[in-house]
Amino acid sequence: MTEAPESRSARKERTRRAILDATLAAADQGSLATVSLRHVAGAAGIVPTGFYRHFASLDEVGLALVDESFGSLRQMLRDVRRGTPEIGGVISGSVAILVQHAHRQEAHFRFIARERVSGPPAVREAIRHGLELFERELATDLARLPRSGSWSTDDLWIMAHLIVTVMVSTAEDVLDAPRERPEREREIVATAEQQLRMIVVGAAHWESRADRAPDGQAGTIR
Amino acid sequence: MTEAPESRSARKERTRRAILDATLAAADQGSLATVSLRHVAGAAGIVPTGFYRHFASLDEVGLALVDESFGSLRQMLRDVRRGTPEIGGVISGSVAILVQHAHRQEAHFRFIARERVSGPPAVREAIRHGLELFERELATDLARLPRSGSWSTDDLWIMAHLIVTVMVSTAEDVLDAPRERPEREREIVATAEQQLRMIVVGAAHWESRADRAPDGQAGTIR
DNA sequence: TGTACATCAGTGAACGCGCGTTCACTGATGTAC
DNA sequence: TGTACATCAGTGAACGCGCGTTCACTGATGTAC
Repeated sequence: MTEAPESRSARKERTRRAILDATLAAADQGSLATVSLRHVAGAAGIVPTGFYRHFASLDEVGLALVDESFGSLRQMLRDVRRGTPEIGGVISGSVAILVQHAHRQEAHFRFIARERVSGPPAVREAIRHGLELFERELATDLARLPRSGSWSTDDLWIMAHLIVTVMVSTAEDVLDAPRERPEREREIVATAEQQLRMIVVGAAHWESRADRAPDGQAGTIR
Repeated sequence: MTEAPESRSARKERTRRAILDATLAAADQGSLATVSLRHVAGAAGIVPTGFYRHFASLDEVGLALVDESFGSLRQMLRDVRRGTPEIGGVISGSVAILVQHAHRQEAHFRFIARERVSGPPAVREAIRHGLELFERELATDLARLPRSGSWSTDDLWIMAHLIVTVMVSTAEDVLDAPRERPEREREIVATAEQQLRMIVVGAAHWESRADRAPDGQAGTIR
């Protein structure tokens, strides 16, 4: 057996990965703000001072984790796009994909949900920006739906925003559900589907409503 | 001028209040998990060990703050109930009341939004429970609306859940909006109103939809 | 291929600091008689 | 009203601990010739 001689850069990359993984795991007990550099270094198999060869601070690690997490989310959107195109199927299919991704990328989803509201300012801002791009992508996808003709650009934005809000909330609920009660997850999924159906029904009847935007504010939205 | 001699219990209550206020303020830079007992004691004007005369831990202070915060929320619901009863007015009126309360009880709202996802387990659980009671109250109120006849109990629950999700998200957005751009808040308010209108329109056309719950899962929800 | 030098990931000692919690205490307020 | 005692909110010294960051270093890997 010959030991493959690992290059210096490969070894460095491996340590970097270990720091990212250790930070993600440590943040999951508590939050990024309660993670200590010394603990992360220890878990990554280096001495505390070695940390600085890779990142200037834990906030920087947080930003790298945000990038990774949104990679997962974009992959999810691609999976949804490949799903069936009729409305009813789109909803339950999309929720199923969301739940599946939430489980597979559990740590990343938890990280985003948590640090979105409690993270260091730079991390929060990065997540805010990432979700905005995500909403924009979703709005573009909604515009391609068969019934989308009657929706204005503002309506599409507002729908996308509402749908992302429901998605985030659903992912939080799924990951908070006790493992020993799998029927709880089925309830959450059913609730999310019904909520999305309500939204879609509302959007479908949107243009025909007599009392729509009676105050004429529609143009000022977003 | 005669100095009013403050009773021992009154002085104790005053210190307790100072601890609660200091913890709320300190948690707002960061989160409850990053607040230190020594800092809180200092800000409350007592020595660190004095803290233990009032609470066994900062988590206990957190639970007391959750109770206070939900007091604010219930007051808000009462204000909404006193508003005008027609649908269009209910929506913009309710959003206005939400925004007004978010500003007046800014620290409490921020606390709930943040600790809901990142707080210590006991605090998160208390908030989860409080929001559930709040949803129940809201579902009861929805059942009293003029058009509510066509909604099942499950539908009411799901609507209430969706509305609370939108409310929480709107409150977060309002409190995150930069102070120097007041028009941003008007956008958020308009978006929230449109989202609620979409939900209400969806609910109004709910029963008449041909494709409603085609998989027959409605009975298993919640 | 061999040698001399440069690079740089990881080391280890040291620093000053704020942390939560313990303990025995003080002295003003409250109460029983 | 006056006295003797109990209560208890707040004190202050002390503890051991983990923290982030500095600094000069080591020694294996990489590179130039």
